[in-house]
This record gives sequence, C-alpha cells and structure tokens, in this order.
Amino acid sequence: MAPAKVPPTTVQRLPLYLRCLVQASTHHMPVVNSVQIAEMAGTNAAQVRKDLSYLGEFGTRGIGYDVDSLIAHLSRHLGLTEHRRVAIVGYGRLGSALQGYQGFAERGMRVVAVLDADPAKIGIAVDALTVEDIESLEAVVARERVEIAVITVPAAAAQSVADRLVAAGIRAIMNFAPVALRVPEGVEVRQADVAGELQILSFHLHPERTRV
Amino acid sequence: MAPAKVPPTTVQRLPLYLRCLVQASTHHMPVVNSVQIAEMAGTNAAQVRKDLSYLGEFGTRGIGYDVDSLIAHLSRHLGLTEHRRVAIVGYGRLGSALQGYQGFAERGMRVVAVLDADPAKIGIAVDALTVEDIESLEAVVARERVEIAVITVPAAAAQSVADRLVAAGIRAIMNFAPVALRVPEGVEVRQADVAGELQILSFHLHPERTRV
DNA sequence: CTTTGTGAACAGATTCACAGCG
DNA sequence: CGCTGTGAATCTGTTCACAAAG
Repeated sequence: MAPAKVPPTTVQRLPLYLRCLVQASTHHMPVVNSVQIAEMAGTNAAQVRKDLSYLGEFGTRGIGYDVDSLIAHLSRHLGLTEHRRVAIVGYGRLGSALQGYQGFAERGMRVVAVLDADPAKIGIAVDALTVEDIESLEAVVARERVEIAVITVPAAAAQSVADRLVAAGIRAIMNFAPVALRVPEGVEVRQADVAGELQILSFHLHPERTRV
Repeated sequence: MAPAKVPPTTVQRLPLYLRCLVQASTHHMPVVNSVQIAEMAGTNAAQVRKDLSYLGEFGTRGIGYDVDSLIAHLSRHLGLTEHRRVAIVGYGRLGSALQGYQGFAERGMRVVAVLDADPAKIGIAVDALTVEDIESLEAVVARERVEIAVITVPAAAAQSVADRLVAAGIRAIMNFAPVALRVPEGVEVRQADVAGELQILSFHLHPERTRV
C-alpha cells in the first residue's frame, strides 16, 4: 500500500498513463478498465494493473478505475499537486522553443527562469520573464526556488552548468546537450539526445539485414 | 561475427558509444579500452564489452579497441555510412529549432524537407529548403527519398500525419507530439515527450521519499 | 459475471568471473 | 601479464493465470 519501491520502468510509464487518463476525462469517460488504458497507452492490461499496483489499490473489481480519482492519485505520486518550478539554462533555438511551449502548464510544469551567457540575449523579455545572466545562476535558483533545471547550452558548457546547478542545490536535471553528465549520487538526470534517437531509428532501417 | 540479434537496450547505447569514441578521436587517443569507454559513457566495462560483442569482435586482447576502426564499425552498424534523409513535419517552434540544429550533419543526419499545414508558413525559405505544404507529403517523401520522419505537429494532428507517412512508405518515425502513435508492424517509432520526462524527474523529487 | 490485484512462471538484461588470446 | 569476449549466475522486468472482491 505505501509507496515502497516503484521500479524505474514503471515510473517511466506513469506520465503516459496520466496523459491517457486526462484524455479519457475530456472524453467524459467516468470509469476505465485496464484494457482500455492499455489500448490508449499502447501496452497490455497486465502491465497497467501491475504498474498501478505499485502505487496502491485504486481500482474496483468488476468495474475498473475511476478516471478522476486515478488522475489525482497519479498526480500526487508524480509530485504534481503543485506546479514544479523549472529553469531553462540556454536560450538558443531549443531553449526558446521550450520556453514558449504551451503544454508545460497543463502538465504540472512552470518555467520560472531563463538564463543564458550571451550578453546579446541577457535582458530579452520573454512572456513575463527576462533572460538572466548565467553568472547569477545560483542567485536565480535560490530566488525562484527552482526544482528542475533544463540544460540547453552547447555540449562544451553542459558539464560546468550541471556542476553549478548541483552546487546550487538542484537535484533534477534534464540535459539536451549530447554529453553524459557526471553528477553526484542523489541527483537525477534525464538525457535527451535527438540525433541519438534518430541514429537508433537508423539502425532499424539498416539494409544489412541479411548477412555480412 | 554476423549481426544476429542485438538486444534493444544495446542498440539504445550504441549512439552514446559512438559519441564517446568520436570525442576520444578528437582528443587524439588512438586506442581505448572498455574501462575508458565505460567512464566516458557512464556505464561499466562489462556492459561495454558485452554490447560491442553483439556486433562482432573489434578489440585486441591485451590492448583495447582501435578508436577509428571502432567508429567505422559502429557507424556501419547504425546505418550511418551515408547521411540519413530526414523530413521534419511541423514547422512550429520545435520544428524550426530542429531544422536549424547544427549537430545533425556531424551525426549522420540530413534534413531534406520541412512541411507544415499553415499557409502562412508554406513557402518560407529555410537554409537551402522551402517549407512545403503538408498536403503534398506523399510527393515530398518520394521526391526526397525520405527515410526518417520527425513529427512536430500538434497532438491532435499527429496520428493522421503518421498514417500518411506510413502509407507513403516511411518506416522510422520520431514523434514529439504527446500521443501514443498507432503504427503497423515493421514501423519503428521513438517517442519524445519533454513534459513527460520532467514529470519523471518530478517523481524523484517527491517529498514522500521518506521510507514508510 | 466482470475486472482487479498478485504470486508464480517466464523472458530479458546486467554483472560476474575467468578462459583464451595477443 | 592485460584486456577482450563470453558462458554462467544474478537481477529486473514482463506476462500469465487465477483467487478474491464487488
């Protein structure tokens, strides 16, 4: 019953389930069963039930899961009862695309700071924010109570930015720079590498599906 | 010897190894051993050796791996001996950020087409390309011999775009829209969901981490 | 009668540890 | 000797199948 140990693979699927349930909610479905969730999520029903069982017992046998109540449970387990405070470090093409992404708010994320090292970019007003100097990173993190940092700086600068973020108390980093970050125990890093993903796709296209 | 069956988890790490080796090459290291690769990649040496062993026997016992030769082998196995032809469908903030990303070329990817449904965007010149009408998707895919498609359209349009891409012969899709795409057997999809990744990070920040 | 929740069986990935080769 | 390559052992995740609950 208590959230003892949730397997990493299960955690990775929770946002997907949440998305599907929100969609079901907008379609005015009051209740869904594990087969329906699995169809929407592209998995199988046993997986869905097992995953949810790690968080608690939320279903009703013979009926299924109450959509709104399950949304509430998942949101709580994902720590999304309040919006998470996100800083974007690096206001290049990708950084500005993320800053302007409308999908964050409805999924529990709030961008509270944008930073860059380029004097030409510092001071630019974006929505209600201003691009701030990366030199004042520590002050900004403290002032805005940043919980999650998104790194969109060039690869060469990523590790030093990560070091400073960690020193400033950040424990959750999403890194778009194509380098493996070194962080101390207790700091969680998610790596996003678009070119790498395309290379994985390329592997599956490989002509060499016969023999060498 | 022959590339029989490479486990999916291994395939996912190959781009990472390739990146590390390219870095080693620029640092003028002619040879690296599995411990060094593991350090750069953030894994362990046994993992590196096992992964590489699925592709063949590239090392020299007592010495290690020749960097340039291993880069060549990995590139070949990833199908990167020639640049992969990529189309970006959806010229919004994210689509344009990806279109302008300089990192693709050096990692075997070449953007050969950009499409959008918005008449205000169709015709815009981007580098050597022009944003084309999504209505002519099939013609563009054929003309440019597109191998990989990147979907950056709104969630509501993603499935129909995917259906048309598959019908046009595309077998590798990277999807940035936050929906689970349904595709037939034989079509490979990689899902990228930034908000979902941040939610995973949020889970790890959860206050409820105190053992119950 | 339906659907959950879950032990047990299974499948897959990681790590170990060492034989084999340079 | 040093380092790779790999079977064997271990660990982790997925799927099955059914008892328990409404």
